[in-house]
Amino acid sequence: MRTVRRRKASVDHRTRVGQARRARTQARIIAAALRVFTEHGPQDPPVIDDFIRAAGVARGTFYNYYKSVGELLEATRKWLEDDFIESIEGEVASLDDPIERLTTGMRLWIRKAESDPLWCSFAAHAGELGGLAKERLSGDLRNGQRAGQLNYPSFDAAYDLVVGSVREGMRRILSQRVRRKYDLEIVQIILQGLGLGREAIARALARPLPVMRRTRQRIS
Amino acid sequence: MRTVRRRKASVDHRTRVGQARRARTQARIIAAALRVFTEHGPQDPPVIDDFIRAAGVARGTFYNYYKSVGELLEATRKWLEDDFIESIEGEVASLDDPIERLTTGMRLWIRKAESDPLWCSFAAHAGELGGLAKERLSGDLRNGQRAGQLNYPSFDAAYDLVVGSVREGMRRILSQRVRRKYDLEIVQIILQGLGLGREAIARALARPLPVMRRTRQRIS
Amino acid sequence: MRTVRRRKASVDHRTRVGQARRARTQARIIAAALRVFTEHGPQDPPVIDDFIRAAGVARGTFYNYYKSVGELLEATRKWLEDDFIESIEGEVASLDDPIERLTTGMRLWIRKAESDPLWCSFAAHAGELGGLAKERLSGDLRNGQRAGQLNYPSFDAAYDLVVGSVREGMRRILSQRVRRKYDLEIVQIILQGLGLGREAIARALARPLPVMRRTRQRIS
Amino acid sequence: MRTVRRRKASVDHRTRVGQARRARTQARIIAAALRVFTEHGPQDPPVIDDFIRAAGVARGTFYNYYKSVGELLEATRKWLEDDFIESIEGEVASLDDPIERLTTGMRLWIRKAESDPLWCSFAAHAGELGGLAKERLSGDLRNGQRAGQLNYPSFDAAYDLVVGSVREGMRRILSQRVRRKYDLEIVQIILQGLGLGREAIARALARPLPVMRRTRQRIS
DNA sequence: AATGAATGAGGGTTCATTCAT
DNA sequence: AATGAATGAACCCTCATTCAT
Repeated sequence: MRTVRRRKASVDHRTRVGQARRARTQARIIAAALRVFTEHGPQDPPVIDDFIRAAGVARGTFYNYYKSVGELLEATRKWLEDDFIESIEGEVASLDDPIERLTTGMRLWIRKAESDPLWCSFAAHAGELGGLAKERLSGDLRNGQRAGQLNYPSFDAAYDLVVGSVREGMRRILSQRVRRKYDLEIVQIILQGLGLGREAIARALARPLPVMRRTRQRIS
Repeated sequence: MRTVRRRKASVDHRTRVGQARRARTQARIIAAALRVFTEHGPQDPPVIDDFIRAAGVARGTFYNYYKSVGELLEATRKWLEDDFIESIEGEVASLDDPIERLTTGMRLWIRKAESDPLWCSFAAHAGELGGLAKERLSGDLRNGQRAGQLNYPSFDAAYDLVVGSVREGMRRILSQRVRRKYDLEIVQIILQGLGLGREAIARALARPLPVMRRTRQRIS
Repeated sequence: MRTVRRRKASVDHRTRVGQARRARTQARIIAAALRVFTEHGPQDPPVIDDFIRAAGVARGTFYNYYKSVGELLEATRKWLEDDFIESIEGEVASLDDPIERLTTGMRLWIRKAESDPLWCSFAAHAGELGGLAKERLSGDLRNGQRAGQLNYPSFDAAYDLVVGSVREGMRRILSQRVRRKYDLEIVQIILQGLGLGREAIARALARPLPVMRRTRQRIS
Repeated sequence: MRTVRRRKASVDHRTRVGQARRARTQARIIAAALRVFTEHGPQDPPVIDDFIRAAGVARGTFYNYYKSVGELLEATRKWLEDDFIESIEGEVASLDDPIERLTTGMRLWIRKAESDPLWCSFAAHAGELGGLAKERLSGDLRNGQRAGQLNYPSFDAAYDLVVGSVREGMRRILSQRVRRKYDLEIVQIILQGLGLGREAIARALARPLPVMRRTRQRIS
């Protein structure tokens, strides 16, 4: 009886230790990947060797976690997105007015891009908007239209205007320093495009922006 | 004397024949490159072998013209851009009013993207707007503002709104069929964003679009 | 505690096994390189493919050890030189008289060239004399002159006479069988050139040559 | 009759013109080859493209004259050797005494090497001594021995001593500037090696060296 | 779970050679 | 005889992937 119990405990312990180790190794790889991806332009894509050297693990270890660079890229992207969404959720969730939500969301997004070049580079090159963000943006656009605040010719055009302008803004941020009020300017022009009235725009932009807590402390 | 003359003539002839052959080969390579680039996504970049097989030339011949895939890509892009600019120049050059110029240019651009997926794919993935297009767009934006027709918070924001929205439109076109009036919608929302008055927008969009002559017959 | 100890032991074991394997592979490559270099004249230089086929390793494996044929050549040369120097060291180190040292060294060198064509081919084509050999030769020449035994117009001329004549001797050995006493003849004429007296030459040549133990058993 | 004669004359004329042209083209290629070979180390061997660019002829033209770089190298070597031999022939041919001939020949050779680095580089890397030079050297060595002036243990050893020491001297000249009297020193030590008496050596070295006329004007 | 030596397919590049004009 | 575009064999090198320990 005692033997069994001991063995069981020891198995549990081994399992727990193994899982912890696994998590730690994975975190090291992702953290290294963040650095590596930053240091490589699109014309000079990183190779697996770069990751294992940066993470200090063996070749084989890499394959225990990811099958390819693409998979690691995806994991890294997801990690970054989750990280950001998590941190913005709290601020926006409490707001009801779609205009307020839109304004706050876009400004935080641009600010994030300005303050975190690595994040910006990832987000700017993503193929499509992540699921959650797309959902929220769509909802806000439709609600704004329904409430008579917004006025645009078609949903697709409105969506493309918002996503395209913000993405172009991120490209600009990647290639040059932008002036301090750039976030306000780009948001203002987008709101104009969406057909929001002049005074409503002024009111929306006058609202102070909540400060975001710092993120990405877990792994660096 | 006759000998000399004959020799000279023969040399000229050789030169002319050689140049013609050279031009033909280059055209074949570019034409093949257009096809090859279309058939490859960004995750599956074409290799030199693809081009020489498509063009039906030898490995070494490729290197007689281009040093790398990148160089060929650049040449192809330039060829396409030149081709389009050439064909649109005539229509837009005759217009004075910046609003008219903007509207016509953007609609032709979107239409081109709709009718020529290959062209769209190239233009959508280009790093930056080509020199000529950038110049014209900037001029029109500034003139429109100066004439009191447009009203935007900053030049950069306006530029990003136009380029970003159109680019996003091209992405959409690449991934799905768009409804017939999409060009009007996206242009309308952009004009709203630039602060053009409601009636001026209506007038601009009512103007009929000049038909463009077909292009790219030289090499395909 | 036991787990830790076991893991550590296993890590050590892995390391040891890996290093042993590495050493073995490297030895195989060098051994193969010796054969390959012999079979190729300077007009028909070997390519990497020759080495990997001879060594029975994969293309990539070669690059894990050497970046180019030149690097491998250097490594092979060094290996051979070290091997020879090691084996001759014992015999010459015990001698004090510079004339004896010179005579013994040169005769052993020529004998080695006669008995080991591969070695001869490497040594004959080396750009310059290896560091150690150069050092010893220079010392002996200067000491002989200082002691009044040798008499030559300049150190450079003496050095060139020795190195040049021996090298030419190696070329001859490579291209034809030489008669048995060739080592004595070439050494005699060199000593004459260095200005050593007739009787001293006779005495030096009369001394029996120590037998050298066989070498290069490690890798072939 | 007249017609025939005229035609014949014209054929002759064409033939003559053709031959002259051929000779001119060949001279251009060799002249260019000299330059090209100089500019390339042994680790970076020249390719046919280098020659045709330097000579300003077409690819095909090269093949009308030489089948490979090796053949061109041989032709160039021969041209240089002929050039030198031609220029030294006059001086040495008039001498009867083998010691004088040897001394003069070797000194002129070393001087040539010092004053013409390109020539030196070719001669130093030649596989074997050219036919004519070998013949003369052999004759002089044998005659000197027969006349009781020289005293060496074997012909082969003597030959190797001379050729090897001079070759080593050329290597030294290629890699560093040598002092002014180097030609005298190397010749002195060689004569010592060949067993020539002290005073005879002094006499031989005291003789003034004939000045050589400049060469290689035809093609550069 | 971690290691890292070995692998070899896959792609890049050069350059001697041919041949129609 | 001269031209030079086209050719493709022969090399070079990288790097994702496997696997015994």
